[in-house]
Amino acid sequence: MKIYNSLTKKVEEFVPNVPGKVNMYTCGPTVYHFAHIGNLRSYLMEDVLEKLLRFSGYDVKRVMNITDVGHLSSDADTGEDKMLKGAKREHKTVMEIAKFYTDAFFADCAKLNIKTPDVVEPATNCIPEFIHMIEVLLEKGYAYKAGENVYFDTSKLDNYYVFGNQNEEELMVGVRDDVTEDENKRNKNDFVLWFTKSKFEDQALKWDSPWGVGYPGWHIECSCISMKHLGEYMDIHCGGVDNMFPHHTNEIAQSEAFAGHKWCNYWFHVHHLNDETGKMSKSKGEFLTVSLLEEKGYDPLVYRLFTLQSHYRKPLVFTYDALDQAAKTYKKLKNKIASLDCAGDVDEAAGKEWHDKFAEVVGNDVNTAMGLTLVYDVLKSDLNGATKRAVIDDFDYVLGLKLTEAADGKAGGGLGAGADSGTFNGNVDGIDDPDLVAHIEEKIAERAAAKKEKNFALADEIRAQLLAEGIVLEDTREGVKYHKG
RNA sequence: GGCGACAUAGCCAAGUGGUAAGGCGUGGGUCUGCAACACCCUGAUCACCAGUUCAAAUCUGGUUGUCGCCUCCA
Repeated sequence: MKIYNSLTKKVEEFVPNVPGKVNMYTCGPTVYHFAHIGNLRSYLMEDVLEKLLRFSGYDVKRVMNITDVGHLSSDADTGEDKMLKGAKREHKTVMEIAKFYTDAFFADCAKLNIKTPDVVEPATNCIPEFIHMIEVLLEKGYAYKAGENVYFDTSKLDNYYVFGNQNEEELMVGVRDDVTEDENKRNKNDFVLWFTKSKFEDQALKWDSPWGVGYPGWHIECSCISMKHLGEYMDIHCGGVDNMFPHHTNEIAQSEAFAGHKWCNYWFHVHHLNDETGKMSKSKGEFLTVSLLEEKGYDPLVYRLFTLQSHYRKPLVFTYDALDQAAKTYKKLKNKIASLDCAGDVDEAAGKEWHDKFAEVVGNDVNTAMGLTLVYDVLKSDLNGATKRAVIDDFDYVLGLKLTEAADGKAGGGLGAGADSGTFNGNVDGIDDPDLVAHIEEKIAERAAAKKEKNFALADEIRAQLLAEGIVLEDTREGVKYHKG
């Protein structure tokens, strides 16, 4: 398996520290607001990466943090904690906000068929770990106290700018005008490990520490949480490109200063989802959430397909037009798979061949677009229906598009209805109200009679009538099908 | 100003030295009372310039454009 490594800027053969095992870490959300679909693009691609590794036979352990404290809009005194801001906005406590948006985040992930990582750890659970790491950094001389805060001293590092050949003089500090510099810092890029200065009278989250009552900085969280669960050697660290600097850069600085050796071998960065004006953000333009897409009638998995058609290292421009295309593709693909004649036995040997092919092709730096093409290749191959279905089902473990499930099986959970809906009467849209079904069947019968008498006006009228009730009729070779409009 | 990514048909895109995959749409057709579905057919010399090579979308150098980061951001 090959993967692009931001550290070396090259596609490299992936070699884990321990053969067969992968330690993976993902920077989780700051739970002060809903995630928009741009945020979710990262989690989506990371989900594919994780599943692809498992698909390829690796034993994966994946950890994600939840940032529920310490994420400031700036390190300076004017910086405000995002969580506090969110709480203030909604007149709730910080913990209430954190719980609400954490749940909302995972609900969105579930809709997009994103697997929850093996370990999910809120930052507020790990205060002792943060304190310990900061103590060690102070002992080793990588940190200093100034003002009433503890800072990391970036000048103690030989190579701070690991992701680029920048030098400090050329960097412009405070490019954004709402950023002001903290005068306690010895170097421009030093960052806070622990705050004790009570910036905010109403700071709800604070803990005792050797340096006084306060709270942790943002970057220390990821270093500690990952080490807590994955140890001092990590294989893959994921995140959005915009976190390369300063967040990931600072994580590496702290972690390697603490551990005294290289920490993480591969850095996987997902590029942005843009709208037509540029980067999508929570503070500008339409706030696109999964729920909003649902309200507009899109299956969230259509968005998943949309992102899989592209490559994770390419900026992707979101437009409703493009999403409509994806919706059509999705519908047609599922129809095609649903109409497969699955009689016969699965050809296991062929299945294995396709499995390996998929692992190789998609394993080339997570080439999801090519993975999708393989689905079409399988469909066009001369395998029997049962094998095609089995192979696609196998691929779908990684793609996560529920390709072989009956279309739109929203309630398909575990309510105990029979399996195989949609194979006989063409009712594939989860219309499960028996009265409604009876009503529709009756109308279809009436219309069939009208058609037989060549009374097309009446037939069309019946169809229009059902359409007004939100039911679309389609005459197919297999009989009349209906679904929600 | 510094650093980085990207640039293939109307759109999404594959392609990592040997004469441009796939999907959506468009147009034409088959089917059909009509519509929808399905099926068949239909399109680009790869931002530009120069170089390396028998051979380049693929390598090198340069130019242009778009986007991102430079302490809110996935």
